[in-house]
Amino acid sequence: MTNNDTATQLLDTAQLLIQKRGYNAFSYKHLATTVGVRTSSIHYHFQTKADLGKALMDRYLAELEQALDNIDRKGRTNKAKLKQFISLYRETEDDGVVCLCGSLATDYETLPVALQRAVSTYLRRCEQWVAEKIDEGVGEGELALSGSSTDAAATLVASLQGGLILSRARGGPPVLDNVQRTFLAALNAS
Amino acid sequence: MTNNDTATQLLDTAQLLIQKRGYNAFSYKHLATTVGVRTSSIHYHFQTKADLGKALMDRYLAELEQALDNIDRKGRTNKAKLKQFISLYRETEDDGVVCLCGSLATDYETLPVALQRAVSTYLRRCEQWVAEKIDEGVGEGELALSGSSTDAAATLVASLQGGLILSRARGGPPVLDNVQRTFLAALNAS
DNA sequence: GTCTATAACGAGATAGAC
DNA sequence: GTCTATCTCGTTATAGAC
Repeated sequence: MTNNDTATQLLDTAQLLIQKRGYNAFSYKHLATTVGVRTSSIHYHFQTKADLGKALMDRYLAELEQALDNIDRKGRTNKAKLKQFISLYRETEDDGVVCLCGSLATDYETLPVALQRAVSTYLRRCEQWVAEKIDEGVGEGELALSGSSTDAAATLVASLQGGLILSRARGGPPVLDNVQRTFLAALNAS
Repeated sequence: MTNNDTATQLLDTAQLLIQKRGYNAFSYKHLATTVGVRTSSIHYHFQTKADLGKALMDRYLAELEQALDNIDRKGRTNKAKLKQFISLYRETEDDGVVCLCGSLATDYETLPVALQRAVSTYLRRCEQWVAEKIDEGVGEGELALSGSSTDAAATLVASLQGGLILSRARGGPPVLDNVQRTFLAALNAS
C-alpha cells in the first residue's frame, strides 16, 4: 500500500520538516540531504517550493476527508465521533510535531496565495464538521450545550491547533488531554 | 513616556515583524529598511539575532507581568479579570497579528535555547495566573466549573494562542469572541 | 552610534550531461 | 529521473572609516 517512489518520500519528509520547523525554516537542501538526493532532483518533482507546499496541502486535505469519512462510518455516538476527531490531533501531539495546517497558518502572511487558500479551506472544513456533530448530538438529546455550536466548534479547532503548538514549549502532560476534558465537560458529556 | 531611541524602535519593529511573519521569515535587512538604518547598526544594538529575540521576549514578559498586575489591581470580580485577560489577546487579533510568544512557539525547534526557555516561562505564567483566578472565583462561589482549573486554564491559553493564529487564515468575525463566549459559558458566567 | 564594504554561507532555481 | 555545475539573491555577521 505504501508508495515508496521519490515523490512520495519527498512529500512525507517535507511534511514532517514543516511540522517540525515551519515552512520558512525548512529548505530544499535540508529536504534533499534527509531523503538522500540532490536539490535539483526535488525541483524535477516539484518545480518550486510553492508547488511542493500546494501538493502537501492537497494531500493533507484529501487525508482529512478520508479520516472524517471513516469516523462518520465507524462512530456510534456523536460524542464518540468528536473524541475520534480529537484523537487525530492527540496522535500528532505524541509525534512531537504540530498540524501541517497549523504550522502554515502561523506563517500565513509569507505564503503564496494558493497555499493560503488551502489552509483556509482545511480550517473551515474542520470547524464545519465539528459543528455538524455537535448539532446532531444536541438534536438527539445526546449532548447539551450552553451556547452556539459554531462558537464551540471554532473554539475546539483553535484549542487543538493552539494546544499542539504550545505542547512542545510547555512540556508536561499532553495539552490535548486537557482540551478534550474541557470540551467534553462543556457538552455535559465527560 | 514613549522611548524613541533606536534600540526601542528596533525592538518595536522587530516584534511586529515576528508577529506578522514569524521568527525565521523576518530578517535584519527587512528590519533595517523598515526602521531606516543599515543592518550593521542593528548589530551594534543587538549583536546577534538570538540576542534581539531574547531582548524581545524579556520585554514581552515584563509587559505581561505589568498587565497582570494592572488587571489584579483594577478588576473587581474574577470573571471581570479573566475577561480583561482575554481582551489583551482580543486587541492583538484586531491588529491582525499573533502573540509574539505564539509565533515563537511555532518555530520552537529552530530557536536558540535562551529563547525557548523564555517562551516556556511566558506560557506557564499565563496558565498559572488564569488557574488562580478560576480557583478564586470558584472559592468565592462566583464561578462554577465542572473539571479542574488547570485543565480549563491550559485550554484557554491554547485556544487564545490558536485563535490568534487561525484568525488571519479563517477570516470572518474574530475567533476570540467565540473563545470568550465558550470559556465563560463553561464557567456558568456568560 | 551609524555608515560603507565585504565576507561567508545558504536559499531557490536552471541548464545540460548522463 | 538524477546528477554536476552554476546563477542570483538574501542571510547573518564583521572590520574599519566617519
